[in-house]
Amino acid sequence: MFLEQSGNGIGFGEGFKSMTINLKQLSKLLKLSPTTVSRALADYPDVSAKTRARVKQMAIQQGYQPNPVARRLQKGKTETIGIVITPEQNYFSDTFFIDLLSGISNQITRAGYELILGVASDEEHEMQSMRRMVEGKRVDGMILTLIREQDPRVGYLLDRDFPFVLYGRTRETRPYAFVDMDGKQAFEKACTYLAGLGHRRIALLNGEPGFMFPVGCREGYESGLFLSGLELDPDLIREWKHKDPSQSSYRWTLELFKNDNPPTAILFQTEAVNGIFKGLDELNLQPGKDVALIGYDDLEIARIHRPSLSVLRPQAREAGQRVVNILMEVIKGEDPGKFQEIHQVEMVIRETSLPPS
Amino acid sequence: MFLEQSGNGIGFGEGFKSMTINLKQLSKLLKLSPTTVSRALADYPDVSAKTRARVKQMAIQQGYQPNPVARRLQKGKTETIGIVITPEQNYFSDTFFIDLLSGISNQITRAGYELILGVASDEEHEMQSMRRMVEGKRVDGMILTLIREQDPRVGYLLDRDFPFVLYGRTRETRPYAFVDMDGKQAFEKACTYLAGLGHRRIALLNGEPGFMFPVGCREGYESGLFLSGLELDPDLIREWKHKDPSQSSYRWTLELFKNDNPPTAILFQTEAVNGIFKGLDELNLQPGKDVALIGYDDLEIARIHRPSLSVLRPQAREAGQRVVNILMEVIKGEDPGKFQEIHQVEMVIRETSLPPS
DNA sequence: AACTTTTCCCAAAACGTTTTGGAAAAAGGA
DNA sequence: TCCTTTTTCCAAAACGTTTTGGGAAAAGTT
Repeated sequence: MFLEQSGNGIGFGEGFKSMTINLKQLSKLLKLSPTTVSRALADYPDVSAKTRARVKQMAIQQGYQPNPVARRLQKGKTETIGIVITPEQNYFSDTFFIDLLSGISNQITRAGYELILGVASDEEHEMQSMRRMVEGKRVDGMILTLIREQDPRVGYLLDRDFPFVLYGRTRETRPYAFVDMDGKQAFEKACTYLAGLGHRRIALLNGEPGFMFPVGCREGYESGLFLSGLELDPDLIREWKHKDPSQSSYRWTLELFKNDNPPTAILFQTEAVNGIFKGLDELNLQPGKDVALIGYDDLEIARIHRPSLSVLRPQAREAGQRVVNILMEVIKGEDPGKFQEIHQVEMVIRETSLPPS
Repeated sequence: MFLEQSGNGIGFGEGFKSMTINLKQLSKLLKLSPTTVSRALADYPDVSAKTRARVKQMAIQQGYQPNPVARRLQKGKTETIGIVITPEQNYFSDTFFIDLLSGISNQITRAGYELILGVASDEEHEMQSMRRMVEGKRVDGMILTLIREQDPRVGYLLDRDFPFVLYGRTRETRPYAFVDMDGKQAFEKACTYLAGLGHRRIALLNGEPGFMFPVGCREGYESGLFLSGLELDPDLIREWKHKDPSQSSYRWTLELFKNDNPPTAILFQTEAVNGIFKGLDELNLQPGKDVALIGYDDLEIARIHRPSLSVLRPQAREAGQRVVNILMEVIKGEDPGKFQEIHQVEMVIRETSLPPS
């Protein structure tokens, strides 16, 4: 018994394409209209339970998957989210950024969407890459990371009312959606903890200005000092360079200890830890023993180093998932101002946060 | 003077969508058919130079960009390339992987294509994510990285004749396209260089088996020893663990020096350098002075460490660009077997490659 | 002038879905 | 039995391009 194949039937030897079946072919196989098959698969109530079951079974058997491009055209959506990263982002080195991305990617896939990635070499290309996505109708929404204090991307997207969510925050008065880590609370917690151990000279080796994340860290540091009744000493605050985290933090570490009254503890982003270790080593100071250390971000080096590094640990994966869930709501038309989440950061006490010796 | 707006003309106050113009509207503005406009923009010869110019000017003025989704449907292409990464990939930490990705992304953009990214937590999800892209008709081609010796992804794609390019190689007899770094030649070069300085006991701290890249490193190491007239001593070969590069390399470093006749030089992947430094420090051996070191990959730590680390430096960005160019050819229908590139790796001599003391 | 060729344009079809707006058949109500 | 409601299906339109297959006008050729 032969099955007659129409012109666009399932041919032979046409390579990859021949393995795929489309809606028309499937409906022909079922002796139903494409309409009904489409509606059956989408669980519309106006198709009987019996045919719905029959359709679904056949769809599975034939390995039918609706062509996403055709669906997007009809639906007027790209079902796609964009993100642009820059090499600078490697200050997220190690597991942190990949965890964030992992949460983002998984949630996007779960929604049946796609994540498209741009890699920009600098700030200008970053904007350019985003504009291509937005103005080229290539995405329904954008995710922004590594936010600057003055971030032109945010204004651009707000101006054209395009859906987006920030991982982080910026200085912008109009409402927008974001997920951020509570860097302030984290550094406050770490600072009061160290003060509680008896430390009186606590230094801050912060990320460089321009980006938003060091702002919260500094606020938390100052608030922590205040809560512990400690004076703020500007000599104990230094900023490492983005382009060169290890080298700059190494130099600033040496600098910090030229002080007549040097610190007994340092707060910093874990990114800068190599430079700090190097500096302390050169000064013959033992990390954890002579100087207490707490880093922000639980990178691999923090766990494997001896002594292991006490850290503040943001939950990157969860944050990534939230970013996507929120973006989906914003795309649906929800008010972005409703979605402003600040996530708590856990403190992990390991071996470098002892009382002063 | 008013411009009459048809039903699908450019409306007001409809949010983002209103800022965009489509082919039909543009053709109406020009008093031409959509056909002619489309062909004018695509530089078909059957439209006069004069109207072509007129169309192009108006297109620019109106900021017209063809809707990519509609074009993809008509062309039967997704204009999209897929890549799936895993957290394990952070062994590429630092600049290396982002450089590769940067080369890939830029070249894809230049071709007017899109890069879609999947992040998989393990080997199973990696396959799953790729199948979604391939069988779901979401991409025209795949890029594979972090290749294993036996890599099911390659067989899968070959079986269904789906276009792909590897960054790396695998054990597979059927022809396929790849771009790989000449790890063998690199390690051979480093090994003979050290031997030329007088080193007679050269150790190899290699990546763990299963992945393909340590294979070439080992071959180059053995070949380098042979060319230098040195005996291969299995006691001088160790393998660090992927999941835990620093910790495992730290332990193996200590192990290497329990030898009656310890090494005076070590070859390794720079990824493992932290563990090695830690181990040498514990043994009171000075890197570069007591033990010569050459790492594979020029990570930031290699440049900033004092003494700075001599390295083998692969050109990641260029490789990424080549991967994309080749993939485009394969998508066009070219024979993948024609595209098998092995790129040379540069050796950068810094401070850790001195003669034995 | 009559024919052929070239130039320039366009209507219609196609890509593979989903949505719209019914319509036929079955079931329910009097 | 006749009318109304519900159930179940489907033809046609639409999404925004590009490609197909001409066709009319202009330019050459004899």
